[in-house]
Amino acid sequence: MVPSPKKHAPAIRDAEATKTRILDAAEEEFAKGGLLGARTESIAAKTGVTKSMIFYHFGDKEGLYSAVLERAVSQRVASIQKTDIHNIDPEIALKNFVETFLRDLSGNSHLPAIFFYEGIQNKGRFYSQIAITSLYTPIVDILRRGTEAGKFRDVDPLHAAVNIVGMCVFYYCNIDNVKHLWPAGTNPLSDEMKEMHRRMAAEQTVASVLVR
Amino acid sequence: MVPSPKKHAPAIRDAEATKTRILDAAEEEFAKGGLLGARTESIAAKTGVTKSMIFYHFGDKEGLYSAVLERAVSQRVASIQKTDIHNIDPEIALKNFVETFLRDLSGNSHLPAIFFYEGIQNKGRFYSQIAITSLYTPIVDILRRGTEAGKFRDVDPLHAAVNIVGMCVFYYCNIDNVKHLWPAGTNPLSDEMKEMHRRMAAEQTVASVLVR
DNA sequence: TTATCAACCAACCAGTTGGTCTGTTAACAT
DNA sequence: ATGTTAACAGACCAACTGGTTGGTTGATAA
Repeated sequence: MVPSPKKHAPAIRDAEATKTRILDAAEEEFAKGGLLGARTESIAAKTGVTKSMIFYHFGDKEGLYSAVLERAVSQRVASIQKTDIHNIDPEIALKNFVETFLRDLSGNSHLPAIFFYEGIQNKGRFYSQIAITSLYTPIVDILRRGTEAGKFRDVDPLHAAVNIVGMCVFYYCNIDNVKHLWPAGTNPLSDEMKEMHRRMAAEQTVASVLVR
Repeated sequence: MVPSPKKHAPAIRDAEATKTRILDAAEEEFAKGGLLGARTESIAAKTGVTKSMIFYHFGDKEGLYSAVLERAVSQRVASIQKTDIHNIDPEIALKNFVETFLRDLSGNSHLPAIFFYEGIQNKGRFYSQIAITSLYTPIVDILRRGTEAGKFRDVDPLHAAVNIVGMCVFYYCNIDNVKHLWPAGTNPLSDEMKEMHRRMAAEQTVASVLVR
């Protein structure tokens, strides 16, 4: 194939690098206020380039927003595809899925808020129907397998999947609501707390559907 | 310059009724966009009175927002106080709590979104520390009782409580995200679906902490 | 009847915000 | 070198939004 002219981060004018920096800043901003609450000026301020660059590279605010959403969804899909959830015991599969999920969130805790905002502010019109269902069907499949194998109770797999996701992400969506439950000075996003939450969520998730 | 005399709809003058109507409209609007995303004009439009009335009765946007939050919290607190969760079997108590909680949400599904917004947009500065913890401590207490009685596993009661609330409210916060999981035409807020969710959430909640 | 005031409205204002326009310069091909 | 173009900056604008002002009117008391 044609050898692409590779440029090595000249740092001064690098469209791809600039776009990535804008995307990163936008992700943070959209996670805080959604499409409605985010300020293009504020996003630009975090990147070091001017506001004009947002419109130059992404057209308009919604274009940037769509790009952020798309990247977020594909990151999740990629992680799911790498997770070992097939052809193994459903209980192990469910545990694997949840723990991988929460380890991902531990590294980027913006995603739950972004998805929440998209649903409640925009009624989900900015991502395709396929995108959102693809985030749930793996769990649904595991639950179906487990029920059929007699290892899980006869739960409704759709409702159960939604509830499980809720149990996993609520902590990250409501940090400032629930932080006062712990002693003052506790950092809810410290490694210890995140690990504790991951352990609890995984344990409760499995227990919530397992036969007794 | 004298403005021309105007005639308008024969409005009945009832300050309390007007305030309530503004509060109701505001609750809906704040649930959709939070303090940041809500538009005073939009709130006014829903009430039938002009925008000025918001500022006349509530001072400013934040005053109205505080009033909405306060009403929401006290509604929840009142409902919790009426729920039978003391001096009975912890498993029954937990089931009672969750089912009452979800029956309340079934009647007013705005609350989870409002609380979410308050946490993520305002870092919870608009309600007192007491207010928010009072919504969680009942569950925490039930979990502690159950663990001590040997009926529940040795779960961390704080994390478990947060996860349980998450499992209960996620559905209502993400209707437009998860609705595509069900066949087209399914109404996620129909009585049947809400009842199904309530049954599943209550069952999973109890199972998530019960000894096996 | 009439005086008073709380409850209301329409018009307006100033600050904010998404988006545009014009110009500039780094990078690269020739 | 030099022309071309993609990648930027900065000034500007029109629309929107929270909030104000001045005027109007229904209810209530005397």
